Amino acid sequence: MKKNSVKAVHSLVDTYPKVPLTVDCVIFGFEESKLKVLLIKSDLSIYQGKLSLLGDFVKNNEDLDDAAYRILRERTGMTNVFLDQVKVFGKPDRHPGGRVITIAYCSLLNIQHHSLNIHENELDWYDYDALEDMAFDHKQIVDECHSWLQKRIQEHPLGFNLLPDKFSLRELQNLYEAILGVSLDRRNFRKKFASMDLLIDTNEMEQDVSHRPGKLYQFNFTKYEKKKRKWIGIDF
Amino acid sequence: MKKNSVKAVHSLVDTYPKVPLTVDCVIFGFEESKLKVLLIKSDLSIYQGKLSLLGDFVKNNEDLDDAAYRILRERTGMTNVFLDQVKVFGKPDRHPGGRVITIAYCSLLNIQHHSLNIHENELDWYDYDALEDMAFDHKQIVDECHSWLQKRIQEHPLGFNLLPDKFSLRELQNLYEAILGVSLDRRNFRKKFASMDLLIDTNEMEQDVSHRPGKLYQFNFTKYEKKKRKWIGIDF
DNA sequence: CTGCAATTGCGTAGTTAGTACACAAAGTTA
DNA sequence: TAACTTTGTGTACTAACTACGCAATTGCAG
Repeated sequence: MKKNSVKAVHSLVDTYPKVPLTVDCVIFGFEESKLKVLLIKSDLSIYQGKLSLLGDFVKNNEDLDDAAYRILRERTGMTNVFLDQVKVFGKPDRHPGGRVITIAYCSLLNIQHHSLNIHENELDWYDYDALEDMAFDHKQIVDECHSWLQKRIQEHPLGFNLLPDKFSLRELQNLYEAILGVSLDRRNFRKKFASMDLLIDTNEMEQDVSHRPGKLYQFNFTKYEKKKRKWIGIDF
Repeated sequence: MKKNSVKAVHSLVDTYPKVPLTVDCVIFGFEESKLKVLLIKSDLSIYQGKLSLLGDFVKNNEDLDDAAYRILRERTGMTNVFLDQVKVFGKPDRHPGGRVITIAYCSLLNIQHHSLNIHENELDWYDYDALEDMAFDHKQIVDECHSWLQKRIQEHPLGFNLLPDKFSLRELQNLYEAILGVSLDRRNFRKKFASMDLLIDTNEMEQDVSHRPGKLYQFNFTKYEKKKRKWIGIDF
């Protein structure tokens, strides 16, 4: 096979099929003990009334991660957020307008930190458990991101990104139960987090609860970052 | 925002930037106690002498997974193989011929089962540990797939796909040590696999070794599939 | 055919992580 | 002040992982 010059490579690349590329963001939040996803109503008439992920085309010279952060920023104003590439979806018929490849990114954010511009296509938080029949293959994408999240949250204490700054152990447990879809033993759950040693006792108590109030904690992000480096060293 | 008809969606999609899309296959093998990767010499003169992954453009109406299997089949003849999507790489300047997005797929295969057509661009197995300075961003892709493999092999006993049908526990341990880059306690390693109960004792012994020969085992694939279903139930 | 080198095969004790489970104290509400 | 809800805590059992040493088998060199 002959070697190709840069110019020849350019023209070679030009002859290959090209496809439009999008990024879709699956943004999980947590409120009222329920796992939520940030969605809009679809633009497309054939998907009238159906829910759709926040997505957009990737620009010509835009890095993929940058595109995901841009979309998140444009829609929510949020900038300091984890955002992870989860999977590519590329079935030839997944988009009614022709072939479009999409890259799913997943993110967790604290609902309290963000006020949404609700007027844009009914952008809002929707219960994950109640989702059905979304536009495109978006239900499948959300489900794959949910599985990814279930796995992820057992390896890293990512849940804190979904909670308010100060939270009770009850809220933390509710979050884990909502994401994992199981119920957990309260004493063992508390013991486990106590042994991780990543919570700071604020010496404050819950307010406005109609029962014995619990202590409020904060997540020790700096300690977590240190531990994470160790874990990665041991190939986590 | 107005709703769009299907026709309007088509023309909308048509206005968005398009990019060529490739699949690159990172195919790991194992031989002589070393982890190997299947690579070719790059076609491109600017990458003269450098190693490159097996890759190709995705066809117009080809599913992404199908493209990966096609490439693997075309290059190695192999069909019954695990093949997993690992990650998308899309930096705007990663390809000298212009923007090209690539999807990395990872696969493990048994070197003994395949004879290679060595003449095509020096297609061959190369030591993973000795790799450096590959074409494009392929070194980064291989490294990400290697991390993926390290993680994966601790969750599922995938290693068997890299070994001959019959293997000694020593070979199995060498494989794990090569992939994980650590040394393991021989007794604990054996105990662990014994407790998994996935090995079949063939009652044969190693031949041609210059020391006490070990027993040869086979992997119990059907039992593994059953177990896997259970694990998945418990959300593994 | 003997001794050396390499490697197999095996078991126990200690530690750590996870699970199951019950009761008293704090606050709210009627 | 009684009933209700929820917090906060400890122990015993089990499962998984770690560290570690010795006798037996084979090939090979002298």
